[in-house]
Amino acid sequence: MNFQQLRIIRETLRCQFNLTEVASRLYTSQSGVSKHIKDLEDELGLALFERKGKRLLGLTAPGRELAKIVERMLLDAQSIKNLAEQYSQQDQGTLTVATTHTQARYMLPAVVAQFRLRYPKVKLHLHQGSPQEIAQMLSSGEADIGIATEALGDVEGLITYPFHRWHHAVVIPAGHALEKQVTKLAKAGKQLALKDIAAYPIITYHEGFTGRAVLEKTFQAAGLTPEIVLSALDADVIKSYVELGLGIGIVASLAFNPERDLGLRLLDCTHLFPANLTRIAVREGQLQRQFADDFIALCTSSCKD
Amino acid sequence: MNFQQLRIIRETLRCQFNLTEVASRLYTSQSGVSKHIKDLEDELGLALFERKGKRLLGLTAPGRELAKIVERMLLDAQSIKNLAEQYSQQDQGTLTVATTHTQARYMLPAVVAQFRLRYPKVKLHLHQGSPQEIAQMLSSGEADIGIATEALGDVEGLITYPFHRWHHAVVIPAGHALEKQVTKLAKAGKQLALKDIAAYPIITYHEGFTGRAVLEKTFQAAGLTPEIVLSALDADVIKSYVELGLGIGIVASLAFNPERDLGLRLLDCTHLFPANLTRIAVREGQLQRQFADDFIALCTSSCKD
DNA sequence: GATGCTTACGATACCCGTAAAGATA
DNA sequence: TATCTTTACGGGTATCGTAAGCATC
Repeated sequence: MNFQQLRIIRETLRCQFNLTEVASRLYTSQSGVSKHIKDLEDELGLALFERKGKRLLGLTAPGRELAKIVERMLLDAQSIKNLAEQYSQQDQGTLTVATTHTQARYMLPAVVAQFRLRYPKVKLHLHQGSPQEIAQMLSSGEADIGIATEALGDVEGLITYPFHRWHHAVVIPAGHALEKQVTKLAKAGKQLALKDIAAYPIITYHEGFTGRAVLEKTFQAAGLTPEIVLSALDADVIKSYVELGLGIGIVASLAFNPERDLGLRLLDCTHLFPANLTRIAVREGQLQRQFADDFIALCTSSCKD
Repeated sequence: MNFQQLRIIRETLRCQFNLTEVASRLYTSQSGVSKHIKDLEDELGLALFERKGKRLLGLTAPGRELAKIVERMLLDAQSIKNLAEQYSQQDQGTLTVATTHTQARYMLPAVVAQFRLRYPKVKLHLHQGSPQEIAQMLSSGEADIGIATEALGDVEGLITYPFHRWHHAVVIPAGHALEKQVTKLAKAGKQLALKDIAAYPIITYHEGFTGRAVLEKTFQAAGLTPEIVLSALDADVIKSYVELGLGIGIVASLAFNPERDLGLRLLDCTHLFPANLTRIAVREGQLQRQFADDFIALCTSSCKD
């Protein structure tokens, strides 16, 4: 048994049992991959993969057991490498951050700028995905750090830290009826109500993204069922359709930039929607490299929670 | 990084940094051991061991971190091997059971007899030690199964099952004053009291062994401080000194055999001392071979708890 | 001087990649 | 037929053990 065999086992699962792809991903030959699998099976004296003729179709029962252990061992192996970099004060390497569009676009630039000053040689991989994908990438060790507002909190095997709090806000085209309504309410010392918003067709984030769950709950608690005419992955798309007049948008307030979004107006809604807490997550028990720890510190230092 | 290197790291700690001994224990050459350590340090780019000239003295800070991970990985590697034996239905191998004298001598013979019938080819290693040593052997993977009455319950990383309940009893030489006293009490419908026992010099188990803690607590709760004139590891030694008239013995009642211990008498004390629960333990998360699971099943099946 | 670690070096075994053959869709 | 896996084979590399050199106690 050696590490190359274990890597091949793991990669075989990730590649849905296509050994040719495994070989290319591990920068080696198919024949070697095939032989390694055979050798390991021979050594253990049992079949790890279900086969139909020569094709691999899936794992056998013992193969599934083995896969779990292999994943753990390879993560430990990664920890050892991280350990080495940690102590040898290496200021270079690659840091893979899995996050959502919202964070990547509006929150991380400030952090990344600071990070680059401190670690100019570290390559940053920003990987965008859904919160579920982010959690998955963390668990499998493909990403070092995950950042998202949803889904990370309850995942087994991850530990999270608060990153920042933010609120949803309403975005409307300049001159929209709601704009005048808000001005009128303000003169009377009043604020916008949920039902005022729910009266218009709404454009907001996809389900599972960027605090969408919080929106659902808020409207539901108020007995309202807003018409969501369009949902998108990111605020830029949402704002585009708001500009086209398809409806009013609900986005993270930090996604609005008055200097750029000239044709749009932002209506504050801190009194309507509860705060969202974006969290930063890493794998539990995984030793992080110095610069990864520092990246997290840069994120959390700005959060008061 | 390869497994041989990891094994060498682990063994180096176990051998207190004597590489010659490491080599002999791993059936390889000193030179190879030495080179492996050097190679690993070069690969990681840091020193794992404190050195004074050529002698290894201890671990560096990163070395300690690494050692923890290495232990985990090698236990996982063992799990993989166990997995193979589990599924290939192998009825041979070696099962190392770490236990105390009391269990080995009085409780395990019945279990072992059954086990031998089922797995005649399995070599059984019975390793005697203190409960602390047993826990240590389990944690490090040197033993597969541990059995003891003390100490196992609260150890991190172990899971335990109840094995059997038993009581302490008093052993006295035939014709001892307590024998007549018990007969007299019985006629009056009464039973022996704690203070009756505490009146005599006592011979019992060492601290930390075979329910000794329970004895201490019982006497203390009754405000008694018995004079323990001698403590021993096992009931056989205790009984020997009781026969010599040094005092009365307190042993596990199951250690008394009326057919063999002719010059001795056993006084029942179930009303005086609380029951002791002997537990059987294995490492948490470690996959056990079929026959190890069956050994545990044989033990626990007789326990009603 | 005895024990213990490192370096040098030759033999061996292992791992890898190319190429050809066989199997599957 | 195109894709994929296995087997065969040769070159390279890593590992291992012996032996010699050197440091530590």
